[in-house]
Amino acid sequence: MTFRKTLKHWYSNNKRELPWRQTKDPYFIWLSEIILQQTQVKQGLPYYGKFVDEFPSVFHLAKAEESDVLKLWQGLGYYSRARNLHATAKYVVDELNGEFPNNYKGLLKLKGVGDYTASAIASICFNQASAVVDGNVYRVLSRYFGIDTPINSSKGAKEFKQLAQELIDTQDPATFNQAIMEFGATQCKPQNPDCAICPFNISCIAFNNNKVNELPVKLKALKVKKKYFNFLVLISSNQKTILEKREGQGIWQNLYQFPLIETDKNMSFETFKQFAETHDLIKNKTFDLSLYNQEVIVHKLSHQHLYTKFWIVTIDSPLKVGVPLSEIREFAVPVLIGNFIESFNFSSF
DNA sequence: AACTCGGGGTA
DNA sequence: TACCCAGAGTT
Repeated sequence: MTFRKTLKHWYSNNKRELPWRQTKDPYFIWLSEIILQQTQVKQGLPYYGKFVDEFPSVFHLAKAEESDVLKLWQGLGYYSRARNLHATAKYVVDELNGEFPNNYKGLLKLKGVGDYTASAIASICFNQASAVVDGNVYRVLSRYFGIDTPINSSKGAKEFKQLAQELIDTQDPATFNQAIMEFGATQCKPQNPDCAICPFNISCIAFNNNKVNELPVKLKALKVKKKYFNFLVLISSNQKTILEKREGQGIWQNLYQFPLIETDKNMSFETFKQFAETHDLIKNKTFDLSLYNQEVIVHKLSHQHLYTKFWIVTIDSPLKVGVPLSEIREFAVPVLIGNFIESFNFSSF
């Protein structure tokens, strides 16, 4: 049996029922694909439901404020996806009359849509035979064909894309693309794939050479940087605090946080107190300082570890500007901040 | 080609 | 710990 046929047969017997498999509407397929970039189905599923409910069409999404889109995206990570999602919705409505491009080349022009996502939408919605190559496809192909080219190299990207393109079922590219990803996600898993019951185990090169655990090959990443984050949680006599929008480059763009003092090493109570006395928001005011978390909180991102302290600064005077403590949950914040807000008892002030 | 961008899950 | 996830954009 051919690779194509075996795969198709496996898929018809093993595919999961997922909400975005009930439609070929490019809006819903696009939405699901953006959510699922570098995100497991289990994690993305509830977000897909929230977005479909809140924004049932591209017109609804285009009309929204970016802050509301980010709030709904809160916790999912890679927030540029949310910003690009919103920008693309506006573009599709304003420039394309609400109609998504109906081919790979046109889709590729959309912000946040790269080779993978353009291929996924083109095949699923428009029956175009453009092969998807995601993490699942790299794993399946590298094992089945015994290819040890690093998947995160430009050579590897080209090689695997070409191979997938040769294999794709041109009569039913939508099913082929989804099947190979589903197979990688639930059967040909990164760890402990159940090769004993795999329909490909007779011809799989990795299995027959006992190299399943060595493939795919991936060049190792650089080591993570350490950063020391000190958040200034101000609480005024009129129950307000300060939240700032993160602007410019870097993580968490356009999300909110407490005023941040970043240092190159751990900050002691005394050092922070001296610092606070000269801080624009506090100086010349009577304040009381306490450290919320006695143990430093380590928040781990892909390329950084954030060693975090939340400093509670209560001041006797009222604050004119700022956010009422009762409204603090309306802002889109990173998980690090969100966890603090959920655990800190603001209502006691 | 190298870097950056999150957060959750698994072994 | 280390690695992975229905990758994309920037430099």
